[in-house]
Amino acid sequence: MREVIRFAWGNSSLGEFMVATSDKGLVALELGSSRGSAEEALRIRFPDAQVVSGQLELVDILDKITRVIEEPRFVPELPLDMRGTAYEIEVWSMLRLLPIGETISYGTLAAKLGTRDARDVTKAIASNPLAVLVPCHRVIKKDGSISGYRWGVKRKRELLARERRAKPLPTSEGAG
DNA sequence: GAATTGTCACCAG
DNA sequence: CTGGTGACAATTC
Repeated sequence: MREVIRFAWGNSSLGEFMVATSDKGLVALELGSSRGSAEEALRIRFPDAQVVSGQLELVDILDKITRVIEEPRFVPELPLDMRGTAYEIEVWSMLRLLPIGETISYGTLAAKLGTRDARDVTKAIASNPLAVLVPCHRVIKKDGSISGYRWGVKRKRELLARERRAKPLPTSEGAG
C-alpha cells in the first residue's frame, strides 16, 4: 500500500500557498510557487507515495494556515510530519522555540546547536519544507540584514514586519 | 548593494 | 574516506 500525500491550495495576503499532508501530519507548506512545479516537487520528494489533490479534506488546515499567515500570534495545533536528517529536524525544532519578533543569526543558531559553521545551519534551514510553521524567516544575517528566503526575500521581510507589529511592545515605536 | 574570499560541518556515494 | 556544497561572515569599494 502506497502512502498517500494530499495537497491543497489556499490564498493569503502573501499569495497562494500549497499545503501537503501525510497520514501523520503536514509534510509541506509552499508559498507562492506555481501550481505545476509545487505539485511536481511533491512527487519528487515522495516518489513512492501517491500524491493526490485533497482540497476538500484539507479545508480546515487551509483555514488555519491562512490565519497563521495573517496573525503571527496565532499558533495552530497542527501535526507536523517532519522529514529530514536528524540534524535538520534539530534545527527546525530549534527555530520553533523562537518567540515572535525575535530574530537570530545563522551563526548564533549554529553555536546553540553545537556546530561552528553558519553554513551548516543554512543548509538545514533551506531544506525546511514547512514555510511559516517553522519560522525560518526569523533567521537573518549577523549584521541584521535579510539574507535569503526560499520563498522570496520579500515574503521574509513582510513576515518579519508583521511579527514586529504583533509583538507586544512596552513602548510604541513612534513615527516610522 | 555587489563582488570577493575564507571556511568547515554535513550529506551522499 | 573523498568530494561537492552553501538562505554565512567579514572585507572592500
